[in-house]
Amino acid sequence: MTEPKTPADTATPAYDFATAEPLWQERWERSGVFNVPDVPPADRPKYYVLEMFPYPSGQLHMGHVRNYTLGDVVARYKRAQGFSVLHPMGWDAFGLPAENAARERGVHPGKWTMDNIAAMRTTLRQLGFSFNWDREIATCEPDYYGKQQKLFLDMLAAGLVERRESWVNWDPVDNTVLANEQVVDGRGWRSGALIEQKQLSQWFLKITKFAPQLLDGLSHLPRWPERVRTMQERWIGRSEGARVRFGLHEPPAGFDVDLDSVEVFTTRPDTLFGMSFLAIAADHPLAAKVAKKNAKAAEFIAECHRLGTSEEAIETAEKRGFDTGLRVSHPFMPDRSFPVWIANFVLMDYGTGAVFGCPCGDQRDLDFANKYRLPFIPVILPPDADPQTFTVTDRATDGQGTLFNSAFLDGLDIATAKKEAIARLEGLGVGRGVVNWRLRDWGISRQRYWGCPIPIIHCDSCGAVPVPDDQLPVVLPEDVTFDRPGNPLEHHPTWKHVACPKCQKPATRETDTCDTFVDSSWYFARFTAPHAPQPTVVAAADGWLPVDQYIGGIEHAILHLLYARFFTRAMHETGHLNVDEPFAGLFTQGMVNHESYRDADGNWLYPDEVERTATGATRRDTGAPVTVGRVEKMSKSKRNTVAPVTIIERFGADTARWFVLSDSPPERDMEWTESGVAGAARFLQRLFRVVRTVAAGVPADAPCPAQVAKAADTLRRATHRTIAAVTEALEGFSPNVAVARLHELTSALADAEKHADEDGVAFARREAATTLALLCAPMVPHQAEAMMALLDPAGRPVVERAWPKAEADLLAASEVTIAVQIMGKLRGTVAVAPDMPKDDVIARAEAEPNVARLLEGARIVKRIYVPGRIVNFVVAK
RNA sequence: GCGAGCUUGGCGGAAUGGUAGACGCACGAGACUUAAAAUCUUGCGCCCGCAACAGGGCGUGCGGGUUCGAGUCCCGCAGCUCGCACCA
Repeated sequence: MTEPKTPADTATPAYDFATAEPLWQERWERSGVFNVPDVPPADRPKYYVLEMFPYPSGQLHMGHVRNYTLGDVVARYKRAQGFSVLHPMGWDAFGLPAENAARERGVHPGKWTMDNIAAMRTTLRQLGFSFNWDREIATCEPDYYGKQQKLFLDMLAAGLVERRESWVNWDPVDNTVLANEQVVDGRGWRSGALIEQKQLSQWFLKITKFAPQLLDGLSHLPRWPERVRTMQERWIGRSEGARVRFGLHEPPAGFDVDLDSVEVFTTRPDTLFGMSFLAIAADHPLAAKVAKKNAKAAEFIAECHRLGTSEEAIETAEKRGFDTGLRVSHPFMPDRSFPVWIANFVLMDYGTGAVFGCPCGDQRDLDFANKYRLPFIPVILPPDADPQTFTVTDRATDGQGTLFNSAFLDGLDIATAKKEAIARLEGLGVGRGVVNWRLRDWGISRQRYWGCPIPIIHCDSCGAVPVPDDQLPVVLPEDVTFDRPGNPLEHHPTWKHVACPKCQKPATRETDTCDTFVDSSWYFARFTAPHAPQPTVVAAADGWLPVDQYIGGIEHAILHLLYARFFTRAMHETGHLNVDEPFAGLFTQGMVNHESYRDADGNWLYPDEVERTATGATRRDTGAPVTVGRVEKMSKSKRNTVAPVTIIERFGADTARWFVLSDSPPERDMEWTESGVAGAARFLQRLFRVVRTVAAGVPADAPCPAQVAKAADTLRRATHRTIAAVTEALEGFSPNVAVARLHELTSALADAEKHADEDGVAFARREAATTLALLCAPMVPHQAEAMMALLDPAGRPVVERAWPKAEADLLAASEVTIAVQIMGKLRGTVAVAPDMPKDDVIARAEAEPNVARLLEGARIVKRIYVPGRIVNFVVAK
């Protein structure tokens, strides 16, 4: 077997990470230095750092390493700054993969999950993260999900939960409900069966009740990325318009329609006079009534349903419709009537599920009208268009214009016409101005075993009865089987059969469990008092929340973050805490990418199997050529993954941490490269050697004389400028810049060795070495401790030391280089003392040989001096 | 279609309107070594120029503008990436 040659195993390393890392991890753990009380201490400011907790898939991946390293840098830095830091970790432990494992391999979801957690916890501990491990929670534990059941019941009592019928994707082979992403091209991802839309009774959390607050709250989250706020804003989707009722004419013979009107939502009530038709969704109640008597309508609706689930179909589907034969009258023109169509482009989920078609102002309506040859007239006249000749053929009018062909709206601009139309509608009692929201209530019912049971008992006499508090938690049964399709809870012989809490008659438990997004909607609050008998302890939750810095992937920009924001408000309303926004600061980190490799037969190869050469790559075992593919997200299918455990074994945790922080800014994607890791390991060894040289060769009590040699002064200034620069970089979430500055100070310290015997250099070297240990500690905490232990064997560990402070009078360089420009072009530089008066600097600049040469014979009309930076001469020709 | 972001050497990237390319990777040269690894020194945007030392021109996707001075600010364009998308 050919092991790759690495610096760590081919040379005797100065620093033995394999021994040092476990040692320091154990010391930190034993001293409990990262533990904080449930209620934050009053003597220090609090800081809550949280990284999105992982799904326990079994193996920690590099994305996790990057995420948790970033969080750990913040946590350790803030601790050193004197904050009381809450930095917990847990497991998002419910979910489908565990059930899939059960079906495929016969292992119980609980055992599979707990084994995975154990494996991943080991890796997390090896990485040396400063977690308060006493607070670890797993959402699949009854202690957690039981509290979640309590929250559910409190929300039910507060009117924030509702049970109602809803459409779901139904897999008729697996007998189960599928999430949208499990439906591929209209078929179940597992069974391949054609998916049906089916109505089921489902539990809903009424997130729409908070739609205005969830929208307004976004403007008070300045420390969130702009794009996440924008995405949420659009998801919530506030729009102003009107609801308009269209009276339904007497249906032709044979119809069974007991409705007298159809309500429509529109943002363009101003264009009512341009109406051409009325269109309803395939799921609209009126459509169902029509279908009862009309087989062709029923066929059309069924077709719409089949297309409904495939995204591709939606994208490419042309506008299609079915004329019901019904007609409605126009609110402003009672003598005119318009046809009612069922149209595939009208969504039941949005507005009222019905629209009025105005072809001149809406492209979809225009396409539809043209296809079915429905007549219409234009009502919006673009600026500069002639009302006599203006027509709309295949391009709808968007943007500005004035109303025409519109009776009392003629001549008005669009905004005024909207107001006027709404006023008239309200006057006639056939419509009103409304605010419509895109946001839908959150259906949380899942027909699954491995989730939090919804704590409800269904009784024939009493209906849906909440499980009483003293019977919580409703615990999942252990003895379940996955040998047939459907929900194991449903099949369990005894679990669901209970007495009704109200009337004691035989009743059945709700067998649906919660969407796993519920579990992650409040874990940040549970972390503040993870062992409390209630879901939260208000003093703890209020004391620690909001999370000061939340860190995770952009993929959760909408759902998770919106649900958590909703849950926080709902918990506020039910008395579990007193804050509204869970996350004051949000940081979304980029992905970890890697080159991908394929052999001649097109098989993907792991990076370990590949040897990079100057020209390309070859197989490590056979030497056969390898095609180097794109740099893309690490994924098992492309085999372009690097396992954190392997890196920890070969290079140590600190090298892995250092590398994911170097080079790329954290919000961007980074490329994992073998040479980059080696470079990181190389630097850390060098850093250690440089510091060790100081620890071994420079007396610890070296004095700082009043007069020091230039080398000492230079090094001291470098040290203090580095303190300022690293502090600024970490405050600004730029660990890559902090890394660069630490490289520089390390080089400066190594250079100073040449001047070891000069006045004050010993002191300056000690100071620089100690500072390096402190500044690198958030990034490479183990090595920082090891270096500090050499420098100050009797002193306290780094985790108990404060962040260094830069001395103001050492921040400026002792000598500054001034760029000298003529007309903005660089022509030379001069070195001056930073406090040299302006006129002297300019005189020096003018005397610089090359500058003087070029200024000869020219008339200087202006001399600009930016202190410490540049001199610029403006000359006349 | 709508929205957001990005575009700087061979590569990742740095840069309060003030010396563009810090720092790293890769690569080249040298020292040490029997040799290699490791380590150390050193070079490295492109072009012209010079024996050498100097110098000079062009350069941050493209085109304009503001300014003594623009990677940075403004206007327009292109390309790439991501998100949303029949939302009435």
